[in-house]
Amino acid sequence: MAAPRHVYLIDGSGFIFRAYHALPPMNRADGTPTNAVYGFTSMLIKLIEETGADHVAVIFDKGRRSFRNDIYPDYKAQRPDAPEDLVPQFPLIREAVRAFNVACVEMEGFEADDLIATYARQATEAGAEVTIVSSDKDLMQLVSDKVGMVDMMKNRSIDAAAVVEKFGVPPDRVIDVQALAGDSVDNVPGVPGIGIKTAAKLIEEYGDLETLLERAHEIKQPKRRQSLIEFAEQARVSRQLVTLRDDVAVPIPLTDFAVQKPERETVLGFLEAQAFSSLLAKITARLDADSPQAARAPVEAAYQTVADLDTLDRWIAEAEEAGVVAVDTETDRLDARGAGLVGVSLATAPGRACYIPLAHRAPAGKQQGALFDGPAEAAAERLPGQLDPAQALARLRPLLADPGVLKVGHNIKYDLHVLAGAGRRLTDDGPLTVSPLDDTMVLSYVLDGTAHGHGMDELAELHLAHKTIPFSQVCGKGKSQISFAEVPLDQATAYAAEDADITLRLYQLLRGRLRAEKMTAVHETLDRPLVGVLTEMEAAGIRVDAAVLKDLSGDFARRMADLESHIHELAGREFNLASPKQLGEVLFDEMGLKGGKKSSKTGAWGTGAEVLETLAAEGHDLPARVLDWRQLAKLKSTYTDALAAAIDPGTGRVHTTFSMTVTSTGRLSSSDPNLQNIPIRTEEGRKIRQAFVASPGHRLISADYSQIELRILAHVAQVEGLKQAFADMRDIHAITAAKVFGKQPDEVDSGLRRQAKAINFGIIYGISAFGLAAQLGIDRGAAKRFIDDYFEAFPEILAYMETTKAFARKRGYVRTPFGRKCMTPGISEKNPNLRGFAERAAINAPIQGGAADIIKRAMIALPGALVEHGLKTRSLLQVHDELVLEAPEDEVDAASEVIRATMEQAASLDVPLIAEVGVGASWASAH
DNA sequence: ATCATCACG
DNA sequence: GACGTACGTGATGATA
Repeated sequence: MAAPRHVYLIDGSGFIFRAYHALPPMNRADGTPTNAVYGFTSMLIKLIEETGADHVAVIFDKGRRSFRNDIYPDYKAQRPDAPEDLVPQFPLIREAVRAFNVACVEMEGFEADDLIATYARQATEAGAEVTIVSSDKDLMQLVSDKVGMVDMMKNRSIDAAAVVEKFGVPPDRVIDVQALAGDSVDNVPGVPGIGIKTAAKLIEEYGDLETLLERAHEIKQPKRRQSLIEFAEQARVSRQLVTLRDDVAVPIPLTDFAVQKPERETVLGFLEAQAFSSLLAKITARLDADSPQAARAPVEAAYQTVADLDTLDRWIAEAEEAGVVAVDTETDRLDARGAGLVGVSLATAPGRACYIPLAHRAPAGKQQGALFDGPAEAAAERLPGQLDPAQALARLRPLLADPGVLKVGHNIKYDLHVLAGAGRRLTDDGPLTVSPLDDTMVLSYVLDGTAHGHGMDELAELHLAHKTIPFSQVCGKGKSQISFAEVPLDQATAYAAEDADITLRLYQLLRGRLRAEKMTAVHETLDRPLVGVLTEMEAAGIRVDAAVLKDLSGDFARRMADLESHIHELAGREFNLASPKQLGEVLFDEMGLKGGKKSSKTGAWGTGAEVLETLAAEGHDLPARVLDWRQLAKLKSTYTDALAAAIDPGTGRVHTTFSMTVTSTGRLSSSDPNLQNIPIRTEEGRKIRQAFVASPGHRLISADYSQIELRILAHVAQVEGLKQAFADMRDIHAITAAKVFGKQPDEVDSGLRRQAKAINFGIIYGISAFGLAAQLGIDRGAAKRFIDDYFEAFPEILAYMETTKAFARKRGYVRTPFGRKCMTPGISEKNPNLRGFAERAAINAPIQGGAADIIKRAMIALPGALVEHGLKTRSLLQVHDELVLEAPEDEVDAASEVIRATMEQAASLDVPLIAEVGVGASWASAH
C-alpha cells in the first residue's frame, strides 16, 4: 500500500451540528429529518471528488465523557442535549460514511479532537500533508506548515494567519491563550476577567503561560495581577483541558484510511433511501462516467458535425420524431442582436447531439500559402465542410416553427435574437420564429431561485456532475481571444453540441421537478410565457434622441468645469474630485472639518451624500459644491454619454437586455444599458428622459401601478384598515397618518402625511426603528413609538411579519401570493445582525415579488389584448411597476384604455389594482 | 476584482 | 446591554 501523501481528517461531530443549523429542515417521505445528513453527504462527495486526498477519515465523538472530566468534572457539563430532530440523523450519517467506503473512527474516553491530533501527528511524521476539515477553534492549535484546516461550509481555509486573526497568537501559543481566556461554551474556567484579547497580549509579552504565571507579580494592573496569582492553578488546569492529546492508542491505523471506491449499489441505495435526488443524479453520472462501459462508448461519439443536407434532414426528422429538441446558436460576438450566426447545434436525446457549422472561417493571419499579410477580409476565408447558411436555415425554419416540436434553449432569448437576425439577413423569408419554446435557465431560476447561479456550466456540474468544455478553452480569453467563427470545426462541434446536449438533459431533469416542488403554475403562467414578450421588447428598443443627450452632456461638462475650479480654489489645491479618497483627505485632514467617520473596512473617510449634506447644512461651501459636481458627473458619465454610445446605429434605438434569473424576489433586471434606473427624482436628472422619444407619428405611453406594494401587503396580510382605505380610494398615506397619530383625516397636515409615508415604505422593507429614525431624521425612541402605534393601528401586519419569518425559518424560503419561491439565506443565522437582514428581506420578498408577478401577468396579457382591439401599440420597457409602450398617434386613446384595463385586471386581490396612464412625445412628458 | 458612490423602483 | 440595519437592482471611476 502506498504511503499517505495527503490525509484528510474530517471532524464529523462538528460538521453535523453546523450542517444541522445551517440548512433548512428537510424530511424523507417517512418523516425522518435529513438536513444534517444531506449537508454531511454533500460535503463528503465534494471532498472526495474535488481534493487530491489519498487518505480520508471521518472522526466522531463517542459519548459525553472523556478523560477531561476526570481532570475537571464540569468540563462541557452544561452542553444541552442534541435537538430532537438531529438525534435520528446520527446513525444515518455513520451509514453515509460507510456507504462511501470512507474510514470512520471514534473512541470511548477521548474526544474527536484528540484522535485528530493523534492522526495528524502520525501523518506528518510519515511525511504526509494533513488537512483537517473543521471550523472548530479548539483544533487551531494543530495548524502548522504541514497541517492545514479547511472550513467546508464557508469554503475557506484556515492557515496560521487566520489563527493569529482569531487568537492574536500563532498556533503554537493558542493553548496558552485558551487556558487564560477560558471558554464558557466548553466550561473551561480560565482566569476571570481575562478574554482572548488580553490573554494574547500577555502571552505575547511573557512568551508562555508558565512564565506568565511565575512572573504574575510584575503585572501593573492591580486587578489583573490579583486574578492571575489567585487563579494560577485554575489556568494550569484549563491548559490541560484545552491541550489536545496526540498520543492516543488509536483503534484503526492511519494506513486504513486509504481512499477506496464505493460499491455502486451501496451508495445509490443509500442516496435513494434518503431521497437525495440531486446527489443521486450526480453520483450516478459520476459512476457511469468512470465505468469501463462508458469508456468504450464515449459521449462525444454521438456528437456529429453536419456537413450535408441529407444529414441535416435526418437530424430534423429525428427532432420531429422526438417532439422536443434542444437548440443552441453559436455567434461571432457576445452581443446577441448584432451578432452573426456561426452555427447551430441540436440535441434530440441525452448524449445525442449535432453541430451545424455555417460560417466558420480560417483564423486571421494563419491563411495557408499566404506569403504576405493581406487585408483582414482576405483572411476571412470560408472553411470547407459547411452548409450554405441560407439553405440550412430554410430547412430549419419549419422545425423551429412546428407547433408540435418544443424547442428548448438555455437563455433562449439570446438565440431568438440571433435567429431573428440571421433570418432577416440571410433569407428572403424574414426572421426565424421559434415556437413553442422553453428555457432551462428560467426553469432553474423558478425552481431554485438564487440558491445558485444558472449558467450552463454551473448547472451541468451541479445536476449532471459534468464539467463542460469552457468557452475559454476553444476561444481563449483576454487579448488573444478569437471569434467562435475561427474555431476549427472538430473543436466547435465538441463545444457546441455539448451545450445542446446539456440543455436537453437539464430540461428533462428540471422539468421533472416542477410538479413535485409545486412550481408548475409559476413557470407555465408567469416566467415561461414572459420569455417571448421580453424578446420582443428587447428587439423593439426605444428611440433615443442623440442630439438631446449631446446638448445635455455639453451643458453638464461646462458646469462641472466651473464647479471644479471653484472647489480647487476652496481647497487650496488641485485634486481628483472623482476620488472619494482624495476628497476625504481634503475635507477632514486638510480643512479639518468635523463629523467625518473612517470606514472600518478600508480606513478611508466616508464622503457619501449624507455626510456632505450634513457639512453643507453647517454652512460649508465646498461640500455643497461637491454635491452639485457629483450630480452632474453621475448624469454625464452614466447617462448622457453612455446612453448616446448605446444607440444602435442600425435602428437609432437603445436595446436593453432584461434578465429574468437574477433577483431574489422575481423582479426583472435590466442591463447594457440599464434602462430601469433612468433619473427622475431631480429636475436636472429628469431632463435625461426628454431624450427618450417616440418614433415619428407615435407617442410614448407610460402606465404605472399606484401603490402596488402596499396593496399587496393589505391583501397578503389581510389588513382591514388598509383594505378599507384602498376600497374607498382614499389617500393611503393620509389615512395611515390619521390612524397612527390618532387624528381625524382632515386634521392630517403635509408633515404628518410625509412621516406616515415613510412608515409605510419602512413596513414594506421590514421596518426597524433604526432605519425609520435615519429616514425621518428623528431619534430611535420616537421611531420606535411610531412603529408601535402603527402596529396597534394595523395589528394584522405584525402577525404577518411573524408568520412570514417563522415560515422562512422552517422552509428556507418564502412564497409570493402567486407561488413563486424566494430564498431566504441567513434566516437562521446566529449573528442577530445578519439574521435581521435576512428577516427583513423575507418580509419584503413576498410583497416585492408579488408585485413583480402581477406586472409579469400584465406584460404577458398585453400583446394579445392589444391585437384583439386591432392595435399596433407595443411594449418597450418595464420598470418594476411601470410599463412604457409606443403607440401610433391615432390609437393612443384606445391603447391607453386597453393598457389600463389589462394592468388592473392582471390579478384579482382583495383590494383594487389601479394603473395610471400618461401619454407624451417623450418619456419625460408621458410620466 | 473590489470599493464607494449614486441612479431607479 | 451592545451590536448596527431600512428592501431590491446596475453602472461608474478609483484603487488595489
